[in-house]
Amino acid sequence: MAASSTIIDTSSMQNSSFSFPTSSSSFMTSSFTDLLACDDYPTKSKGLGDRIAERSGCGVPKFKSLPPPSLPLSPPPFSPSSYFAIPPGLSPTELLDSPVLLSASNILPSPTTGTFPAQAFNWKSSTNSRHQGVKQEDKNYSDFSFQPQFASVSPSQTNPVPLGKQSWNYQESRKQNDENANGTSELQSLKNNGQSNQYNKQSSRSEDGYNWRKYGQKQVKGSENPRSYYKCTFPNCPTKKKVERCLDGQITEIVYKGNHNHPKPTQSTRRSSSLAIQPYNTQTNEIPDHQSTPENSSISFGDDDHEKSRSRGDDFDEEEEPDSKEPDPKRWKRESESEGLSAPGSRTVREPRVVVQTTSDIDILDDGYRWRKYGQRVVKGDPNPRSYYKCTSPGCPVRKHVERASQDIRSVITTYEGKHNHDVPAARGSAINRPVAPTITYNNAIPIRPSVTSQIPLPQQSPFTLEMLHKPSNYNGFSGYATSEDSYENQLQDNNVFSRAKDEPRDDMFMETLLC
DNA sequence: ACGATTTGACCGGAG
DNA sequence: CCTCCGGTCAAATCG
Repeated sequence: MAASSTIIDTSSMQNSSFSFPTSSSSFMTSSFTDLLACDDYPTKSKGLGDRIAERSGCGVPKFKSLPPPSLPLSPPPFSPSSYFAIPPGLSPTELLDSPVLLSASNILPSPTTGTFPAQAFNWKSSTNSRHQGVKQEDKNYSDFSFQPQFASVSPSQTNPVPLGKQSWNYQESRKQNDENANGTSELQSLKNNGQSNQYNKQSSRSEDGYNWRKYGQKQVKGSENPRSYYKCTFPNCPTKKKVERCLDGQITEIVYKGNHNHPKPTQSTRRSSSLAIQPYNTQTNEIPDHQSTPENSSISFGDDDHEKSRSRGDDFDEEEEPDSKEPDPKRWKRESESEGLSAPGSRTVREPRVVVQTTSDIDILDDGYRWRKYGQRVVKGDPNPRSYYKCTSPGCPVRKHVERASQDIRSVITTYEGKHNHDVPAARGSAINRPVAPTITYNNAIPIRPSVTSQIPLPQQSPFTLEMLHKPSNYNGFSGYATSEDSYENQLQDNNVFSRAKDEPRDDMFMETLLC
């Protein structure tokens, strides 16, 4: 996994927008929400989720995305330095001086969403160098925020996915309402926003932009929630996901396995124009300039021919699953939990995947909503700091916190609490509103009720170290891009304690409840 | 008629 | 070797 994955600090994303000076420097984004938008989400409740579940009777929706282990690159030992790559055209020095931290791979389509980086890329270091008891490395990657985005997303588009597929995704997800029961309201809202129905004909595509076929469902022990199994319908694509949902239809957890070996299907009914044609050279990792442009974000990958020509399914399958035909069921879980930590020799050679994986991480992190960080702290039992965010929409009670997955240091777990009482905000990067590269990419609304947990694999490789970015001096340098909220956030982090948001008197209470 | 979903049976790794 | 259980298969069913 070449990528640089990181924990995306949504608040920072939102507030601090940073764009690369060069047009090609746009980085995209994709979304955590995208994932959420997927039809399914698993249900394992853990930690807070468990507590919530206990209280509510319904498992707290969690969104766990474990983007596939399919990265070919051999993951170096867990090191911060391996998490980031310097984006093309950007020197390490620049990175240090700016809030940008990227990997060429970031420009590639997201593994899970298939979205391409757009123009802007936001990131912010939310790290608190003062965290005690936290390993430096852990801090580095866990605190680092990275937020790519699509530059030209229309205001009406709430989904951060690449242009042209956003509305589609929502439409689709609605179609699969049975899977996304919990996303009904948001989806409806989107629909009301005037999203066209032009994509209705496409079936089985979930909000994550990919088409999935359900191939099984079963009741897993220890959970009342049924688990559904899905496979990407793209030929030879090894990607699978499993989703758990409450009895009432609320998705409680979703776990992805495997990387898509193809671009995300375009939402456009017109197959063709595609970026798919040459998204990137997987062998060289070259990234076409056009891909990083907003215009390209609308490019579709639907062309079958392209898909076929591009399809590396076999290769991926083989790498991913020795027994390509059908991965070991149990392996799925094992890989999810440890993938990336060990680098199978067979995976050390394929860089292309790395790219994909990287974007995927981003996807998962971006849920499409706007968040303000209001606290951070190290929770007992977990050396990694947990970031707490609150939805910035007035009156919206939704909060979330992000923490590193204990079972996979490369992953982060985002737990949501509450239900958004509003639609997913329009993509910030909307070209209309912001000629300049947008800072944030919004994904589909998360129809989550209680909470959603997402586990995102952290980047395994990169020429860059987060540590560099974490240095106060570096961070300050970035501050120039940051907004007032960012400053606030910084303050919170500096204090390494939960701070109450200026306008959020209840945060303390919330935190107390959460932490006690 | 066709594609997607459902669902009970089966497979196979783990203990 | 047996049992458990997660994951997958595939026929039946649905839309």
